[in-house]
Amino acid sequence: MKRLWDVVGMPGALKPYHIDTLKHIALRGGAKDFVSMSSREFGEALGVSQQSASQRILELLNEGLIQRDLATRRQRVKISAKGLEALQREYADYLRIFETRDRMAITGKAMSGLGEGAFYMKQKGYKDQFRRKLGFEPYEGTLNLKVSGADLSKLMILHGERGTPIDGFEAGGRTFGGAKVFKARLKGVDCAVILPIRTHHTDVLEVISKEFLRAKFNIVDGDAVELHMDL
Amino acid sequence: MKRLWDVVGMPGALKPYHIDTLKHIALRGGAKDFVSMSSREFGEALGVSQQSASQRILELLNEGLIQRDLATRRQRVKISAKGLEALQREYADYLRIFETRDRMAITGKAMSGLGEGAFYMKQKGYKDQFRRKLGFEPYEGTLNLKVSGADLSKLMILHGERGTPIDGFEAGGRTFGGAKVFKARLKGVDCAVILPIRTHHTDVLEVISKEFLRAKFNIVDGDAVELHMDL
DNA sequence: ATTACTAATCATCGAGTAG
DNA sequence: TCTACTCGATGATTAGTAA
Repeated sequence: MKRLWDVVGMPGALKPYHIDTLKHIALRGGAKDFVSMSSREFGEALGVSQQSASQRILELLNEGLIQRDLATRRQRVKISAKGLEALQREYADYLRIFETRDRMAITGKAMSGLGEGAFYMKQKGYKDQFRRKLGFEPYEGTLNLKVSGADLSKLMILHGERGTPIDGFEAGGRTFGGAKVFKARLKGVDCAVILPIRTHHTDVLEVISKEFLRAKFNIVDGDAVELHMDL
Repeated sequence: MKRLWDVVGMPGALKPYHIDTLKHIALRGGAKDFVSMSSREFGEALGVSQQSASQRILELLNEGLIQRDLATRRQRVKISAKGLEALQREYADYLRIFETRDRMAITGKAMSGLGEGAFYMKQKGYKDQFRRKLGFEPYEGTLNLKVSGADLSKLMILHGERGTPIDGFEAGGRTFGGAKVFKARLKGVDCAVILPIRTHHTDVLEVISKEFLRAKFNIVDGDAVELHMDL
């Protein structure tokens, strides 16, 4: 009989011991660079045999969670982007457990979008809901913040929170998906973060406000902007 | 053949899937209160069957990591002090991975010790090392800070860091154990945190400084004090 | 010294089912 | 319904060993 793990597939939900292995690699610095680790020594750190450590490395490789350099005698291992993402998800869980606050600060770098934000903001189906649920009608356009580093985990917390739901709708023959918003403040100005429900992995935060934030604060691409959100 | 896990014993180092189970309980609020969870529903959240979820609950119970109230139909579960400690250790690992800074702020409440601090500070074997390695000779007495909440994890990071080693020695027929110190600042004043190597679990931080900090800043028991440490 | 294969062992899992 | 038992199947770990 197949296990639920296999059946469900659970994208990104690795087995606990894989996460644990990944974590130990990260603790040795494997999140940033290749770190040299023999399977024996690594096994000791993990509390398993040399053979198991070797096997786990192979499994992580197959899952694409790490890269390996086996040119020299001692293998050198580095956590891949996918692996780092898995660790950040895990970290986000612990943040939710221990840093339970109703507010959260997150920092991102301003960046130009492709104008899709403005397109969506123009839709009546969204505008009405924003007015009703946020108490303001947003400026037509969004401020995109690119989040990186440890703050990515905070973004993942957001994905796990309920927020204020924005219903999807149909208009002009196409479907507009649901989303959730979180009230926030940017330099004291009321605004909101909007997250699509069908959440493709992204490291970009879309901020809406009734004011044209870029102009008001003279924000140019690359500027670091701090956002204070309500959960 | 016994597994390394069993042989080593690894106090507090639980199997990864136990930690994972504990984490899911915490995410449901089980860190603070009893939370009601059927084994079926919990199994779904974990990605395992009802039977496995039930079994895991039993295992956590046997390990003393959770408490359970089985009076009603649906069991109610709460994470024990031991379980919470395990989770905090895990959280501390992720903090070390993602919050890699060379400085760290930690907040504790001032509390009275039993005067042992002063006794140790009087020992020449320690005093000489402090003068040499910290650049100051400490005031005879320590400021004890009781750490709680999320900051406990930061304390665990300290335990994992190397710091500046202080060697143990013998004097007057008894043994004085080794320790490690971290340079720090308390309201701008240079000081240091001292951690015994043979580290009994504790939530108290001992701060030494060349000045009498309590008097200088008029610190009374219960005051919250913020400390900035170098790692 | 490495890494990793194979075979045997053991832990974990889910199905069936009892209480 | 619920929790939790037994047990056969599956998965993970180890020792031995090859390369």
